[in-house]
Amino acid sequence: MTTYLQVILPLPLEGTFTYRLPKEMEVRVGARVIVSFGKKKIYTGVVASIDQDSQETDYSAKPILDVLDEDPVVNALQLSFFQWMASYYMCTLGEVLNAALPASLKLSSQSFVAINPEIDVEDVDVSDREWELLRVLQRNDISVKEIGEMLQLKQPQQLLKKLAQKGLIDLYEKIKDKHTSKKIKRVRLNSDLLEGNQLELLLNELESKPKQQDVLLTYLRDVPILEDRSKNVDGIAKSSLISQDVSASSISTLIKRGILEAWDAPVSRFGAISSKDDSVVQLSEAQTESVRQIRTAFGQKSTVLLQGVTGSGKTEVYIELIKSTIKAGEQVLFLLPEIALTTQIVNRLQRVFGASFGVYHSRYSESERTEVWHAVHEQKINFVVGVRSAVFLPFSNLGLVIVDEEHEPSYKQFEPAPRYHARDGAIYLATLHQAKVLLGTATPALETYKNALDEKFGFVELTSRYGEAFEPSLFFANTLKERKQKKLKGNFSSSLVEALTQVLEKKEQAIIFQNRRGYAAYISCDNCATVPKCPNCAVSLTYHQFNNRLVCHYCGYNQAMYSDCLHCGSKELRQIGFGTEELEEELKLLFPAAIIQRMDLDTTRSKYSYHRIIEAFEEGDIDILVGTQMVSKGLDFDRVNLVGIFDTDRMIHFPNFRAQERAYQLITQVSGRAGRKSKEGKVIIQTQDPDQRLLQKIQTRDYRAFYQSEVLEREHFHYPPFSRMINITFKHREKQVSFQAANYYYHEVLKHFKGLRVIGPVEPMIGKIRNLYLHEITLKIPKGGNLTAIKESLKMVRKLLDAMPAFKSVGVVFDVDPA
DNA sequence: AGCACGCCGACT
DNA sequence: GTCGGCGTGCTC
Repeated sequence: MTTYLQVILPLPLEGTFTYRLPKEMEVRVGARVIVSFGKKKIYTGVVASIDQDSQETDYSAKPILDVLDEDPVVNALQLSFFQWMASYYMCTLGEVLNAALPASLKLSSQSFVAINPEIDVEDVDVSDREWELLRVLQRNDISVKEIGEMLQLKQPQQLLKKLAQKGLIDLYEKIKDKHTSKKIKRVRLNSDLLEGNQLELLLNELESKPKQQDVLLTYLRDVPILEDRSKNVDGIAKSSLISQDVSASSISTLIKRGILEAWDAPVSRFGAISSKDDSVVQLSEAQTESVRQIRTAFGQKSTVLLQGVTGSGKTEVYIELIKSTIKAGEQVLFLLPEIALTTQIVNRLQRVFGASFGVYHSRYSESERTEVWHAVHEQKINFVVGVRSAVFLPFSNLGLVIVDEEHEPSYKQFEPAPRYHARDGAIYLATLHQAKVLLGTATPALETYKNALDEKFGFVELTSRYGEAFEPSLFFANTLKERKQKKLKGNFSSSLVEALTQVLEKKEQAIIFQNRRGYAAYISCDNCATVPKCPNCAVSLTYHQFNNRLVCHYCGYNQAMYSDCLHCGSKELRQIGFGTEELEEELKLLFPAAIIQRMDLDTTRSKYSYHRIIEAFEEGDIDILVGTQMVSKGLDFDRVNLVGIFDTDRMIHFPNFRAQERAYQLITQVSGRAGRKSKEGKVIIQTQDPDQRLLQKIQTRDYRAFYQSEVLEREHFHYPPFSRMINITFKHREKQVSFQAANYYYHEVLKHFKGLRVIGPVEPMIGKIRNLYLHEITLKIPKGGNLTAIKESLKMVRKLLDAMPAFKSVGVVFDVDPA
């Protein structure tokens, strides 16, 4: 009688792996186990199922090495969720697991090298390089990976193997260290002093040492051990003992003398579950009505769309629903897009919910994420605010999921697999929990809006702006005309310059928006037109002024900027296209007295830089904020009365079927930053063609009109929401092979599904990334088509491809519901 | 993914 | 010859 476990490993491998449970061990489904995999590697896996005496197999199951959790970290609902995601998004369970678990929960081994201490380095017969390596190893052990980098070797394995055979070094596997919880120094009275009249004697003795006496008296005041001796056990945080009268050094003296004891106590970052002040939120009539309508809609529909114009106060509506869900004893997940806008909303929620909720965000450290995971698992917190990966948290009793800014493209993960959409994932997750989903946005995704109109989702509108908020007026600046009339100042239209001047005079603030997507500044030689390209990818290099380097945005390759053209030696190098950096420069020239700050990926790399910029802007220390998408949402600033929008046409004509939708959403969102507290709010949209239909609809804020025309296009061209799309990308070192593989696949798919719309193979806009040539085909699957069957066949065809000698090494990537 | 094996060109 | 690169197959 043997017990076998099906174990999911966090690797891009199909299926689960069977291990044997040693007699002396016990394990439950969902617990993590440590297993050996392959020749040497050690991984953390999660038990997917347990069966007694499984069938004979052609391999012998290895025993698991250890059980990490008595209490499973992954619950049954999560396992179903993972399964669903793997099958829906056509990836492996392992890839889902890998995305789901915070790094600290999936310890894996790293190969390390140690020197044999017995040998004399001076006295061995090895090559110079090996000798070098041994010298370094004398100091400390190094990981195999580091050795590869150090020696500039792509695979250091052989070299190391040889050295190991000679007995000079030892190879071993080391498990990366685990999560450490945040520690805090606490102090307490040495318990001996609690006996008899010791304390009295001590106080007398300290009469002559007032500083030390102060420490003790403060301690006795803050920790009333005289009334309750047991209070001494927990002591007090050292930091809260320090005050005007008590210095850190006098505390240290008492510690040295053995009067106080110090120790490191783990702290939880979460406070007690409590609603701080229920009275704070005063809902407007419209908001109260929305809450009522949402609750009614939840009676019939599990998903409800809340369309509220920017500034209508959706957050208050959310808060009301969160409160009642928590009160009912259920958990709440509040999803936000990946952008850093979290700060303002988190602050807002903190004012209402105190520290009783968790924040799950990529900017938070690994240990913070792990703590949220554990806290949710132990039900210490029942409310989490997080980005897309928060859908993986171990909820057991979800009552409500809120997806704020539901239309945001950053909810879709692109690299690596699983290429999932958090909104859609959340909707599935909610059905597992029989929970409700509220999708909130001013500009719904077309799919969502259609679902609402088709009554698959409930639909609630919140039309009036909240409180004293106003809507800004939108104006267009015709850059084509101005360019001809030579009225453009750099990239700025005269009306925008004028409006900026006025804003600065009135000591108000402005936001300049430049969507850099797909349009990065590059360098071109004025003499020979040479443009520096990435050696690995089919893209031009982008110039970054702050470090004076040319950077590839696809693979990270970078090189120093040069002053003479590499081709002809000319010094006439020109920057083509403009990003935020260039706009910032131009603004500085146009308005030398103004304080201008840029906010984009480059200026918000570090953890708090985003926060600092926002704070400075809030305080009025910045006059003009220039930024990318980052400035487009969630920021509520009272004194912003002008928003300038660049690159409008590029957004609209971007070659993607969602370009119009994105442009509508983005321009509307950015516009919403202007004039929240005054009638004067103004938005200036720079465009070459102010008469475009889309712009007219944006100007009149007629989402429905936009929807109605857009939806016709989508239907006509068989795009979502009228069909499901699956994108398949083929990668190979050789362009021909990549193309032929795509072509073969294309024909195979057509054989299986006659009449299915398959487009391709086409070379994507960026045809080469990291030295791999790309080709893609796109499937359009009509509504009602058997998705599961099609996906199965697609995987089958992939196996066919893999079996062809010519296409063995072609990479295949599936992207379901591509953005 | 990470590793071992086996094959190949290009160097002391 | 052998070092180091790369393709291929395998991992319970």
